[in-house]
Amino acid sequence: MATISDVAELAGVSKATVSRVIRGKTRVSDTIASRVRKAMEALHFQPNALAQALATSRSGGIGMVINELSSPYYGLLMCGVERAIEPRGMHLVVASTHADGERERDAVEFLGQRRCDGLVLHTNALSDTELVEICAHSLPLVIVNRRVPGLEACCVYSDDRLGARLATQHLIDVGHRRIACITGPLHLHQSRQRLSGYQAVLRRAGLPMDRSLVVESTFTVEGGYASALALLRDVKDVTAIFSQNDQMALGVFNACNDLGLDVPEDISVVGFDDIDWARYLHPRLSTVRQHVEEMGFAAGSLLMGKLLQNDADRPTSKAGHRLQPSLVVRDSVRRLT
Amino acid sequence: MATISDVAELAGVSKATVSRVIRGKTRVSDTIASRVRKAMEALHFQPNALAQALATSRSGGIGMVINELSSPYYGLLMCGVERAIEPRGMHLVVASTHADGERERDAVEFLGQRRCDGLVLHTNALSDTELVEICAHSLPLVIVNRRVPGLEACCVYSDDRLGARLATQHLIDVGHRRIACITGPLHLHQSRQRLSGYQAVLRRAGLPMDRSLVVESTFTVEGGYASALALLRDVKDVTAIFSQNDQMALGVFNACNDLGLDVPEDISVVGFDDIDWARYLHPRLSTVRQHVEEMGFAAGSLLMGKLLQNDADRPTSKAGHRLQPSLVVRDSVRRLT
DNA sequence: TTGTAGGCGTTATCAC
DNA sequence: GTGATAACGCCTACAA
Repeated sequence: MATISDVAELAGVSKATVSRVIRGKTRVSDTIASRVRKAMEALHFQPNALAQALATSRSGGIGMVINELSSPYYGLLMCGVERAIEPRGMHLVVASTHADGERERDAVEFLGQRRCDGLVLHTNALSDTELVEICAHSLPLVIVNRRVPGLEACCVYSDDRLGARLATQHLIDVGHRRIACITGPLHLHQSRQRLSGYQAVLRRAGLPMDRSLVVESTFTVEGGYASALALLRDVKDVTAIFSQNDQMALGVFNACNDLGLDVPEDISVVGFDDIDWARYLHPRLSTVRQHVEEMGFAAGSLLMGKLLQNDADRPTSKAGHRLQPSLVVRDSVRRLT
Repeated sequence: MATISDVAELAGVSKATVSRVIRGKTRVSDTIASRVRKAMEALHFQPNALAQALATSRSGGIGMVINELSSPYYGLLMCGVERAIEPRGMHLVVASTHADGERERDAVEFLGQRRCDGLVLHTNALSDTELVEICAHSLPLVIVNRRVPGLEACCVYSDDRLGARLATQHLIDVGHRRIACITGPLHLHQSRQRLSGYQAVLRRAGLPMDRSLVVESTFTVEGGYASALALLRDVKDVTAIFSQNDQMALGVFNACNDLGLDVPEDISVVGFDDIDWARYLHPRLSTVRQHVEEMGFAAGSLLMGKLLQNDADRPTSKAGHRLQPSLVVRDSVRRLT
C-alpha cells in the first residue's frame, strides 16, 4: 500500500508538501498541488489514519460500550450517538459486553488503548466507585442511562422514576386500584427506579402496598409471560399490570390470551420503552416512551462539548442531562367505571 | 499518558524489554518482568494500540459496513460477525451508510484508511463492478447477503429464491391458488430474487401469472399496510399473501384487521425473515427464517480464514457460502378444502 | 536474556 | 510556498 513517501517521490516534492495537500489547511501552489493529487491517484494512495492519529494524538474515534449489538435499544442508542458525532468527523468504535462486569472493564481498557478521543459508556455491572475511578484515569467520557453520584456532569439518563409514575398514575386516573407491577431484575438500577416510582404513586394515592402485587422478572417476553401467569393465578382482583418493559408486556398479552382473559377488557396493561413494534400489537400497547435515540444524541453532544473544551478551553455547557420519558396512551388500558 | 519509555525508565530497563513483557511472546527473566509490571501499574500504563498497529501493520480491527445501526437485522449480523472474530482477538469497527451509495463508498475508504485487517461489506447501492474493483484495490473482504459474479469466493449470502419458493410452495400445498406477493423495492437484489422464487413456484404449479397479484412496497410496516389495503380492494379472490418481509406482513395483518378480514380465516399470510417478534404476533406469523446471525458468523469466519491464509499461506477453505433459509410454520396460514 | 538502533507513516517546527 | 528533520509510541532484527 502506497505511503506518503511514494507519493512525494513520484510527484517530485517533499513528504511535507504531500502532507499539506492531504490536510488542505495550509496553502500549496496550484501546480504542485495538482501534481501531488495526480500522484496520489496513480498510486491509489490512502492516508494511513493510524499514523495520522499517532502523530496528532487524535484518532477521531469515539468508543462506545454497550451490552448487546443485537438489541433495538442499543441500536437506537448507537444511532443517536452517531448522529451527534458524525458531523464533527468522528466515528464510532463499539464494544459489546453482554452485561458482563469483566467484559465491561475490558471494553473500557480496550477502547482506551485504541486511543479513542472519548467514551460513551453504558454499563450495568460496574459499580459507581469503579466508574469514578475510570473517569479519573481514563479518557473524557459520558455515562449513559445512569446517574452516578459525583459524576453528574458526565451522565445522561432517563428519569425512570418519572416514567413509572406516569404509567402508574395513568392507571389510577382511569380507575384502577389493584395494580400489579412486573419488574426487571432488581439488581439493575433501572428496575429499582421504576419500582420506586410505581410505589410512590400508590402511596400517594393511599393505596395499600401489597407485596404480592410486585413480581420480579427478566425483561424478556418469556419472563413477562411466566410472571403474568403466576400473578394472575395467585393474586386476586388484579385489574391492571404495569410491566417494566414492553417485551414483558407482550408476554403479559400472551399470558392473558392463554388464560382466556381479554386485554384491555379484563386486564389493562402498560409497558415501558415504546419499542418499535409496541404500536403494532393487538391491542396497541399503551406505554412509556423512553427517548433512547435522543439520549444517545445528548450523550454524543455532551461528549463533543467536553472534547472541544479540552482542546480550546472554550467555555462549554458541560452539564449532564436528564431526559423526561412520556406517556403514550394507546388501547391496552380500559377505563373503569 | 505514560509511554513505554516511561515504564522502561522507571523499571531501569530498555524499551525493548518492556515491549517484550507487553507482548509476552519472548521470554523475559522473572525478576525483570515483575519489575516492569510493577512500573506499568504505577504509571497506569496502557499500550498505545495505534502505535502497535503502525509498527506491526495489523490493527486487530475488522471493518463492517451496514445500512443501519438500529435495525434488528444488522444487529444480528454484527453479533454473528463479532462472535466469529472475537475469539481471534479482533474487534469490530462499524460504519453505517443508510443505504446511500456515496456513503457506502466513503465507508469502505474510511475503514481502509483506518487500516482494518479486513472488511465485511453489506452494501445495496454499490454495483457489482464497483465491488470487484474495491475487492482488487482494497483489504481482504467478505461480501454479505449478496452474490457478486466473479467474487463468489468472497460472498456469504442467503438463498432468497429458495426462501421464496418455500413460502409459496407452502401456500400451494395447503390449497391456495390466488396467492399475492408484496415485494420490497425491486431495485434491491433481494426483492428480485424473492419475486423470482415466488414466480417459479407458481409457474411450476401451472398457476396463471397474474401481474396484478404482485405489488411493490417498501419493507416497512406502513408499506405492507398500504399495499395490502390496495391489493385486497382491487384484486379479487386473493386467499393468501406472501409478504417479502415480516414487517410488511405485520402491515398486512393490520390492513386485514381494518378491513374486517380475519387472518388466517379469510386471508393467509407468510412473511420472510423471522424477526424476533414474528412468533409473538396474533396469529403467530408463519414465515421463512433467514439465519442472519449465522450469516454474520459465516462471513466473519470466512474472513478470518482469508487473513490466516494471507499470513501463513496456510491452505484454508476459502469458499463462499450460501445459507439455506427454512420455513417456519405457525398459525397465519389456513388449510383450504 | 537484554540492549541498540532503525523503521512503521504521518504531522509539525523550523529554517530557507 | 517548500523542504529537512525531529517527534509520535511501539516493534523487531541484530548484536552483545
